[in-house]
Amino acid sequence: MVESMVAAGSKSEQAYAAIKDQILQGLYSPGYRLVLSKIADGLGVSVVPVREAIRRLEAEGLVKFERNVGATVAGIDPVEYLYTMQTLSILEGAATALSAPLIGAADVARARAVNAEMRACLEHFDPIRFTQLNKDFHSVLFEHCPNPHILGLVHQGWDQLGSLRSSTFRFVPGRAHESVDEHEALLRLIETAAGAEDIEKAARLHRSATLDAYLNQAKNI
Amino acid sequence: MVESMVAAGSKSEQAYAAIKDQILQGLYSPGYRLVLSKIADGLGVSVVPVREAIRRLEAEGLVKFERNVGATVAGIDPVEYLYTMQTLSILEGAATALSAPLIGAADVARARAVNAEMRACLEHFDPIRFTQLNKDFHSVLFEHCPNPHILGLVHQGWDQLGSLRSSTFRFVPGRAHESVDEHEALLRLIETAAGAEDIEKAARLHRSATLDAYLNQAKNI
DNA sequence: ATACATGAAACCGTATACGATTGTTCAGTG
DNA sequence: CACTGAACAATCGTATACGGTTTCATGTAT
Repeated sequence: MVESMVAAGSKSEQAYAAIKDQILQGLYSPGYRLVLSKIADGLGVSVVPVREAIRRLEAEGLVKFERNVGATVAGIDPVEYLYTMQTLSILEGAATALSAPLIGAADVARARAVNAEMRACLEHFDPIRFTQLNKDFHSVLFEHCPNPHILGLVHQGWDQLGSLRSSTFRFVPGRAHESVDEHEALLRLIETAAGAEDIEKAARLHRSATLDAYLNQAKNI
Repeated sequence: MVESMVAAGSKSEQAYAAIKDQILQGLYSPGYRLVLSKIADGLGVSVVPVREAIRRLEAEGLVKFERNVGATVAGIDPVEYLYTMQTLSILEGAATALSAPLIGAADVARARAVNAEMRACLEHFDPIRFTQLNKDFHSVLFEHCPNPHILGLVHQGWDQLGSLRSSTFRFVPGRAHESVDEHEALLRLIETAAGAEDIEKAARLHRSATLDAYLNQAKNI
């Protein structure tokens, strides 16, 4: 029982957790230069564990690393956005379908409450808050996925998208309305224990539609 | 133009490539203890870059790492096998469907040739060779996938499965026959430019069927 | 004979140090 | 004034060194 009880195991894990946390919180914005020695000083460790942490974050796609140059917080250009959203549509669709049989009435109620907040949010539209709620909503749906590989990949995808503090909805506010409606439809499917195939398709299309909305918007500029 | 022209950039990358290669070739079998200092000596570098390489391989699921104990080549227990196969069924199905429109007649011919070899292989059944051909066949189908994220995940999945030098077919030889037939059906779908949905479903089911065959086999023991 | 304590050996984790690479600034020249 | 090139600063990459943890073997007590 050490007084401070850092609890985190190795220093590289501490560093990993600390940096990841700061990136996900948006304290470092995309493109921010992650200088190893600075981070090491900030955490009170040497650079070696920091390097390991950075490489792990790189593998997760949260950090971009360039040899002999350094690490930067991974932004997300339109092309990457497309790839990530498409991948996520597939994985999250599957995760939601696999998760569906394990979603209880309480979960559905919770999701519905979140969706109600989202609907309320539509009036004085706040893209950041809406995006956060959107994530909360979907988390309820896929979090019970019994396959940890798939679940992990879904989390990874969301984290990568997280660098956009406010998602597509900022650029395509109209999509927000549809999204809320589709959420309710998705909940109905789950409540009525619809077939896995239907749920998967609905969940996937829900996300693809957001992507398409973005692409159309981008095209018209 | 250095005489040796190692070509590989940093030593950690060299180490990464070397270790990965040896694992995929099966020189290290699952459970093999990867001692950092030994590997470092073997490659003529220090342990620091080797650590980085190992951590990268860990992130890819090829190596299991235990704190203060060390790294071992990741085996694959039945549960992991299930997870990996399920994930791969989803991702490879999608990759194949996305790839389909880009698959030319030459590719189809190549795939068909491989499948012919597989069929020939059925007589004097050699599970290892059959498994290798199976990978070759599917590679042709998904390699054109335009989404690098999905493609990367598919590769990763195959690599993880690679520790089983011979796959399910060893345990369920009957599955090999069906598999070859399904391959031909898949090629027909691609040739006739069937809908993406149909191709995806066929590719996914093809893999799920292999998994199911394995599960039934395991149950009956 | 079994269980437990003790010690040593193997190995991992991290700090420090130094060489290597990159990007930048500033003087010199056309 | 624009451009080239060389010195400089910042930062990365890796080797080495040492302290800490785990594991295993040995010996002792019950």
